[in-house]
Amino acid sequence: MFTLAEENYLKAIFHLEHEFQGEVSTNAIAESMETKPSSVTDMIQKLAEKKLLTYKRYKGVQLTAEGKKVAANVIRKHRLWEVFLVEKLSFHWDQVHEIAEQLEHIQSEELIIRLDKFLGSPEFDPHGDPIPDKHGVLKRTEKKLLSEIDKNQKGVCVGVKESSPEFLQYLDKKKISIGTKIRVLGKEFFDGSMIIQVGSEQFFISHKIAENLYVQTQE
Amino acid sequence: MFTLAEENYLKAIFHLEHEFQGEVSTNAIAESMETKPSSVTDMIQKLAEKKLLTYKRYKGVQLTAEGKKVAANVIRKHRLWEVFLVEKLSFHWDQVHEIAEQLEHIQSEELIIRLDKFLGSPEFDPHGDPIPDKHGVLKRTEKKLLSEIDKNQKGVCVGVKESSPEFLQYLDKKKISIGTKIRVLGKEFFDGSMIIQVGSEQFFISHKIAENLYVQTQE
DNA sequence: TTCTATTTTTAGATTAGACTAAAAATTATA
DNA sequence: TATAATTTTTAGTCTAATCTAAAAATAGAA
Ligand SMILES: [Mn+2]
Ligand SMILES: [Mn+2]
Ligand SMILES: [Mn+2]
Ligand SMILES: [Mn+2]
Repeated sequence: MFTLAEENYLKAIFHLEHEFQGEVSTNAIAESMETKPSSVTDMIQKLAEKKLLTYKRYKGVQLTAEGKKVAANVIRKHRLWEVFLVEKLSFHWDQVHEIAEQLEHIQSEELIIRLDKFLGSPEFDPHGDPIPDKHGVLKRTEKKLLSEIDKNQKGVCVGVKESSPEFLQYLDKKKISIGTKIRVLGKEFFDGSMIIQVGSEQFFISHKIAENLYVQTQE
Repeated sequence: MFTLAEENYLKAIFHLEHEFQGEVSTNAIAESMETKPSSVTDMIQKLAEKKLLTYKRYKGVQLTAEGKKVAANVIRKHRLWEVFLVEKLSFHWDQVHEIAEQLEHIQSEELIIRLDKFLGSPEFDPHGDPIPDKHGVLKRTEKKLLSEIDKNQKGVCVGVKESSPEFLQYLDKKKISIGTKIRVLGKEFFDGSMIIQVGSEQFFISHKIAENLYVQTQE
């Protein structure tokens, strides 16, 4: 139906629309896809012709309902495959993203219906990200960045914002994974760094770590 | 490592080398890939430069050891994925080829190691075709086409030569699958048609059917 | 062996997707 | 508001993979 490149653009724009609200700029797309702005202009003009997004020169783009549906479906496939890789093939959560980047483009409705059933219709992927349903609807959950919660509050880790191998391996070393309880013992206003408690351990984390961990506070 | 097109050419040539012995002609490749001879010439010149096959103008091609290894690995992936689709996702054997055509190009050594283990290191795919091992070695089994065996002989169905949905659905209708015992009750020399016994049923099959069914005769 | 039919290759064009360099539009600053 | 900086688009080039049409080589028949 759509080419690999088209699917990747739609997916990137979908993520950017959620990250910032409203229109997405050419440069933002180029940066997130590690490509040149001129290449982006080319592609968004093509996607606009196919009515997958709306585009006015110099004004950025916005996905149409159809564009959102296609993007959400690619993301659904990506995350279901990540669950498969971790749950069935025993991959570690830091190893699955690259492979899912390829698997998300396999074209077969029936395959995804069956894969979803085989996995027990999971709602979240191994990084805590919600899996869109077959209509492309993303369940929004209540979650905050660890960096947003205050001293003496606690939360349960429910996801990661960044999911690079480097970051995930850091979390492993610190024994933090989805479901881990975290208490903020101290917070430095100057640089946003924190002292946190994880299990019986207490240690320092930088702002960069805290702003990439999602937690749910239970109050 | 290699592009999708390169992998498909290598796979097609590998199959053709087994079907006919020796060099493979440009036209044979073009026909099997449903493309034009001029496109084939282009690609085989590229593959020759990469030392995946040897090529002399007008003389056809032959895979190098490296070319064979790459091709066998693609076939290994194709067949392992077919086993996955049938054994784990309950697809029917006539539905898996198209999807495996896509999955065979996913690049990840580790994925195939784990998939193989997950499936219990199967030796044959759902159509009875042998799965090359990790070094690209294809186990050759003793098998004949049903059309080659004589009246009153019997055999066990161990594979299909053609695996189009149409043919596989025909076999289903006749209750023939891998492992089914077949006895040849009569054979017409004029057109190669046969009367065969399958279970308690006796029926007529054309030569076209008989020359696409592999059997093992146990004597 | 000479001519003809077939096979294969070359030449040139096309499309998708990327790039660089330069032009145009927008935004920020003085 | 005029000028400078930044963002975005256009113009033109490149590569992979395909095609058509025509030329060249080989194989088959007379
Ligand atoms: Mn991922
Ligand atoms: Mn994920
Ligand atoms: Mn197949
Ligand atoms: Mn098969």
